[in-house]
Amino acid sequence: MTHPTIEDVARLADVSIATVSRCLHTPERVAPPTRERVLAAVRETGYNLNLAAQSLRRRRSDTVLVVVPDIGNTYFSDILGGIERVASAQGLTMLIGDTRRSRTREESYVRHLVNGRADGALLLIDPQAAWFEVPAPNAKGIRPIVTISEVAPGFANTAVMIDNVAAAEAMVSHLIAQGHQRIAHVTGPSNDILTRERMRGYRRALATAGLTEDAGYVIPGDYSLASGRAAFDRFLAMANRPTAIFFANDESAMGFISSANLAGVRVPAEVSVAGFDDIHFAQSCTPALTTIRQPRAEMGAEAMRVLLAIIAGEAPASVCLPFELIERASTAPPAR
Amino acid sequence: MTHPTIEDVARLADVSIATVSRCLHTPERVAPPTRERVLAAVRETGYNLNLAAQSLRRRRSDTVLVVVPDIGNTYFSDILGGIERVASAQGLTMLIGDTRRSRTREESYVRHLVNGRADGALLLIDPQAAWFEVPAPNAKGIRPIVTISEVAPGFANTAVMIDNVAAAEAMVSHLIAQGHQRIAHVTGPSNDILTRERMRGYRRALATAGLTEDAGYVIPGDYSLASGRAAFDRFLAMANRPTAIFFANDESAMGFISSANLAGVRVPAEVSVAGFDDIHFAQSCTPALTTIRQPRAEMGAEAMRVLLAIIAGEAPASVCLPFELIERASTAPPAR
DNA sequence: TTGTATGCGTTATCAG
DNA sequence: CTGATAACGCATACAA
Repeated sequence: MTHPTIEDVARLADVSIATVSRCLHTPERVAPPTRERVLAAVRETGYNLNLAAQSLRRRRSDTVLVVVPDIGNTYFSDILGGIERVASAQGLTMLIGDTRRSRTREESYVRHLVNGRADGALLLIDPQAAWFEVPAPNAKGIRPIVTISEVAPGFANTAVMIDNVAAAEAMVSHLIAQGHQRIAHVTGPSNDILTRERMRGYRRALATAGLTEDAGYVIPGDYSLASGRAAFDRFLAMANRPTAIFFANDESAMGFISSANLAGVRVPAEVSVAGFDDIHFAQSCTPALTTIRQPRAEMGAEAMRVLLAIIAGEAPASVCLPFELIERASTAPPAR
Repeated sequence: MTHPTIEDVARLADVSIATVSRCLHTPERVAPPTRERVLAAVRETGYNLNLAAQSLRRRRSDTVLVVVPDIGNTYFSDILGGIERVASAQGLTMLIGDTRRSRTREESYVRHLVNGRADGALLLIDPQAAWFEVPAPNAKGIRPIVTISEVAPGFANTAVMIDNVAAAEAMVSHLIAQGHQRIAHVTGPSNDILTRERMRGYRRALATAGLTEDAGYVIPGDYSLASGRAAFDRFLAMANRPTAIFFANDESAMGFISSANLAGVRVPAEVSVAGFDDIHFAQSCTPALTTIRQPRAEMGAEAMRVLLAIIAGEAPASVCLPFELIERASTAPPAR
């Protein structure tokens, strides 16, 4: 038999389908002898629950939708790991949507949620589609959404994140404390929320220290290795070079360092470099990268917990996780 | 209304549910005026198809299950990107299972397949669970499985991969051609198929060149940065140091290079280093890493295509994709 | 403790 | 071109 159903099992065990169902879900409510018989029939037929039918009947899918902008990016996949951990511990499966930064594709995932394919969603993107255009978020019947890291202010009612402004400020303040006076910043892509927050932190640190932001010291980037390399070219061409550069993420910082090494510009002797994220390879570049560690797996896990809580009926609440400044070899007091 | 069904739409448009369904799937078979009316009703009610019901009725889920050992690993997530691309182009969604190398968790994903949650599976793991214990693979009603890269011989009937033996052999032969005579190899984890294949390629290249494998030149590793670092310590302690080392993957090679840089051992002047995979950061380490490029995204995409073909009724067939030797700065002829 | 019967929301068959 | 209606496989309220 290709696809035994609950009925086949019932027939074989000579019970009703109700009893079979009970054996599977509430075995304690069925008499041991019957139970044995049913279980044997299950084994013999090779029966498997049809999840579509179950989902239809139960009106829930035991699935969580996770939407990422780029699954190939280790920053996101680390978060996914954390999500998966707690999701699977709760018997939920994770449905991943990769938008590749296209709004159209994002919209197709909105449908998944609303189509009942998932019981809730975790967003690792800055929402462009109409995720929240639902009456009374988290009201009865509405599937809850939690955003991670990329929070458009006032958009998400529930989010888990770190304080990006404070983290950037901490890093730049640290550089200042080391004695740096001329500190540049390579940003993320211009439409990114995190870009804005980290830049704000950078400026706040400068302001607090009474430093002025030199012209040309805010260099546009896009988080990529290539943009870090481009930043190095800008750096080389500068008349009044900064003694330290704070990058909006590790990857671009690593691109810069790679170019610097190639060109014989010594880091940190000639220029200190700081990143943001503490990705896996930040520890293995030469010199090892000073950066801000985001607890990515924990952010994913926590977001999943929050989502579960909301599904269970609790009130939505945002949570802010601590970051950590990791000092490695790429930063040092400026030469004088 | 929290959850309008097809019936609500039908009532509003004053047609039967059959007509509504037709409007959604075969609009050309319904008279334009009726169609307009129905579509308007759909918009007004905010109707969304219930995928569980559809899946139950159609007996397919339009979902593909992808099983990975570690979603946080960029090697795998790059493949996922390729899969996602063609899957979504075909209207399939991707359900990701992360086994974290636990057999128990792997088994739970087998159930997904067999439970009808997915129409087929793509395996990025070396299968431990009973994936293939199904009568007549790919027979009618059996959900097809395609493995990527990690093929246990005789296990998979369908796989997409590169020729790991040939690739490893090519790399080691290249080192030999550069003039290296003493070449070590840092392996992957011992139970890994790829470990065995790459080691075989290493040995074959040595044999072809008439070189003997020096004692202690096969150093056990596990693909991690840490194991690369450990390999560096082994290297330092050697009386008769190799002039080149071929690593079973990039990450461990990068761990070695990182330690070497720290210790002041110059790469490639004192020792050439070659990796395998060409991960994203292989280009940005110092020196940039010579390696074998696997077309990861393309492997994922191709596997998805193969799976689709099988689902469509074609005969299963394995495909072997080309690799490429990428020469960068971490290898050079030995000093003499 | 077990069985009966209904409905979950769709699709598809078959008449009209 | 449109409408009834019968499954799809399961869970559960209600009866026995």
